[in-house]
Amino acid sequence: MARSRHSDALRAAQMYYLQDLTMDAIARELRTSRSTVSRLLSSARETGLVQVQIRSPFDTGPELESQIRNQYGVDVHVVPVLDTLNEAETLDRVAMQAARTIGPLVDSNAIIGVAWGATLSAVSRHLTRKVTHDSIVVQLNGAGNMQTTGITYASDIMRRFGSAYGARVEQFPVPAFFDHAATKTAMWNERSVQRILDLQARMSIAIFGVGSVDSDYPSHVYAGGYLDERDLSMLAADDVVGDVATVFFRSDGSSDGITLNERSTGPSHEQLRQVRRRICVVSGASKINGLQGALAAGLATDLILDEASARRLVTFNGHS
Amino acid sequence: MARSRHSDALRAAQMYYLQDLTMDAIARELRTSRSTVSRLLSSARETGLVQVQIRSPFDTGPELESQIRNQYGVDVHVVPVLDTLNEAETLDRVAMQAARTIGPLVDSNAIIGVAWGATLSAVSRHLTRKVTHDSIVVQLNGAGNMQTTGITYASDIMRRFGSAYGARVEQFPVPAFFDHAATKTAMWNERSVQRILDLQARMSIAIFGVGSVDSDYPSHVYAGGYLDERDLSMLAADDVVGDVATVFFRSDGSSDGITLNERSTGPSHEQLRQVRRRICVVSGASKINGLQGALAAGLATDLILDEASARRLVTFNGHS
DNA sequence: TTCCTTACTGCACGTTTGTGCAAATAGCTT
DNA sequence: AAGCTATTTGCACAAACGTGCAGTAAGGAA
Repeated sequence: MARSRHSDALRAAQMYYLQDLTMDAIARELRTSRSTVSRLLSSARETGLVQVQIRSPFDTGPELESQIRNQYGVDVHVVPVLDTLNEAETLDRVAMQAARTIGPLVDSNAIIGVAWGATLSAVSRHLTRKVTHDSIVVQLNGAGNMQTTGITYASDIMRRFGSAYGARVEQFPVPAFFDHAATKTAMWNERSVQRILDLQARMSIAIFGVGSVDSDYPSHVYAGGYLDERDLSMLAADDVVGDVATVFFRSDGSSDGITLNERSTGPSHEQLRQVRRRICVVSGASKINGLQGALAAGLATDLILDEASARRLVTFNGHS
Repeated sequence: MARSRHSDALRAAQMYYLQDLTMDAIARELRTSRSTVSRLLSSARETGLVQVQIRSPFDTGPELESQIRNQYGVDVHVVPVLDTLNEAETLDRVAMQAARTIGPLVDSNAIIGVAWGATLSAVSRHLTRKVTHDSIVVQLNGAGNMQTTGITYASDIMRRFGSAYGARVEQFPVPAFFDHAATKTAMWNERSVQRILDLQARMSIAIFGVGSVDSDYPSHVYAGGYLDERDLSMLAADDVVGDVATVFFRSDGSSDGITLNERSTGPSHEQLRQVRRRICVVSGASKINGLQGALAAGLATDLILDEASARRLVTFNGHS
C-alpha cells in the first residue's frame, strides 16, 4: 500500500479535473482529509501533472490578435491587463501568462535557448514545472560586463528554467559584448565556446524579450554598464531601434553594417530565424520601437505581449 | 464596446487560469459582477475554450498502467474508481473521464468513427465542446434490429458527438445484422452505402466499446433482439468471446471463419486496424473476456477503463 | 534508546466559488 | 409603443476551497 504521494496526486487530479468530484469526495476515496487533497492538487498543478490550456479559436478570437497575426505573420497571445496598472505589475502578469503559455511547448529532447533581461527574469520566476527528458537549456548570449561577470543575474534565470523542466543548463560564460571583434573571433574558435554555439545551432525553442533604444525604462543592455558613450552614439548613427539577445537591428529589420554586432555574443538573426519556435515576450508600451523592428526582422514565430502594447503596435503600423 | 460574451469569456479565462486572479478581481476589470465571471468561466470550460489535460509521465505512472501498456502495446488510461461503486456509477465516471480524454485528440478535418451501445451512450453524454472545422462523425455500424430501425438510440449518440465538435453527422441506416449475407453484398454496392463506407475507410479516429459474450450485464448486441437463438448458438460454436462494432472475435483475437461476421455491418478488423487512433472504452469487470480478445486482435491504440477491470486484465493475463 | 530535525496531517477559520431566484434587459411580434 | 418571451444580471446564501498552526509520525545522529 505504498501509494506514493505522486501517485495519489495523479489519482486526485483525475478525479477532480476529469470526473468533477469535490475534494471532499476524493478525500473519502483516498482515506485522507480534504485539506490533504487540496494540497495534493496544488502539487499536481505545481509539478505540471495538470496542464490548463486556453485555445483561442483563431477565427473568432479578438480582432486585435488577428490583426497582428496577419500583419506580421506571428502567433500572438495578447495578455489582458488594465491600462492603469504600472509597468511592474503589467510585467508580472505578462510574465505569468507567458510562462504558462510556454509550458505546453516544451517537450522532451528540446534544446531551449534563453536570453536574459528584466522580462526573462520575470518569466523565469513564474514557470510551471514539467517533467521532460534530456532537455537542455542553453544561454543565448553572454552576460558579463565591465563590473561583473554577470554570472549571478543571468544564471539565476537559467537555473530556474532548468529546474522547471528538469533540463541540463548550459551557461555561456562570456561578456555580453567583447571590446574587440578580434577577441570574439578568437574565442569562437575555442572548443568550450564551440560546444555552446553548437547547442545554439540545434535549438528547437528560443525565448527572448526585446531591447528598445528609446525606452523610458531602458533595457539592461543600454543602461547596465554594458556599453559606453561611444558605443551608444554609434548605435544612434546606425539608426538602431533595438536588439534581441544583444544583436541590434533597425526599424525595418535590417542589421547589416551595424558594427557593434561584430562584438556582441548573441546568435545572428540569420541563425535565430532557423529555430523552429521563437518566442518573444514583451511587456510595457515603451518597447514598441524595438518590437516593431524585431517583427520586421522576422525574429519571432510567437509573440506574447500586453494588451496596451498590442494596441499601440497596430496603430503604429496603421500610421506608417 | 460590443465585447461579445465569447471574447469576455476568453479574457476571463486567461486572467483566471493563466494569471491566477480571483473571480472578484476579474469582475472589477471587466466591470461586471463576480457571479457573471463565474458563469463566464463555466461557459469557457463548457465550450472547450479551456482544456485541462493530465499528463501522467509514463515512467513514473502507476505500474498498473505500464503493465498493460507493455503487455498489449496500447496507451492506457486507468480511471480511478472505488471498487464498491455499482456498474452504473462506474460507467458514468469512466465515461466522463473518457470524454475529457478524447477531447484533446479531436482536431479539425477529423473523420471520427463512432460505434453505439451503453458505453458510447454514456460517453456521448459527457463530451465537452470543442470547435473544429470540417470534421465528420460517421456511424461505424448499423443499428436496426427486428423491432426498430434503431434510429433514435444510435442517432442520439451520433448527434451528441456531432454537436460537441461542430461536426457533420453521417448516419448508417442499415440493420446491425442482415438476415442474409447476400443482402449485405447487394447493399454494399449501393452508392448511398458506399459513401458511408468511403468515409469509414478514411477515419482518423474510431471510438468504440466492446461487447462481451458472457457478461452478466449483457451488451446490447446479445440481448437487444439483434440476434436469434440460432445465431447465439453459432457464436458459441465458433468460440466467440466478444465483438467490436458488431464484428466478432475469439479469445486469441482471430475472427476467420466466424460466419456471422459476413452478415454484420461494422468495419472488418483489418480495416479498423488501419485507423490511426482507435479508442476503446471499457467499464465493468464483466467485459474482461471481450476486452482481452479485442486487445489480442490489436483493435485499439488507446484504452480507457476502470481500475477494477485494469487489475483483472493484468491478473487474467498473468495466469494464462 | 533519546533527542533532534523534517515532513506530513487534520483542524479551524476566513476566503472564494457555485447557483436558485427575482429583477432587469434585450429581442421580437403585433 | 405595447406586450410578450427568452436571456442575462446581481444578490444572497450555501457549498467548496486554501492555508496558518499545532500536533504527530518518520527518519537520523549520537
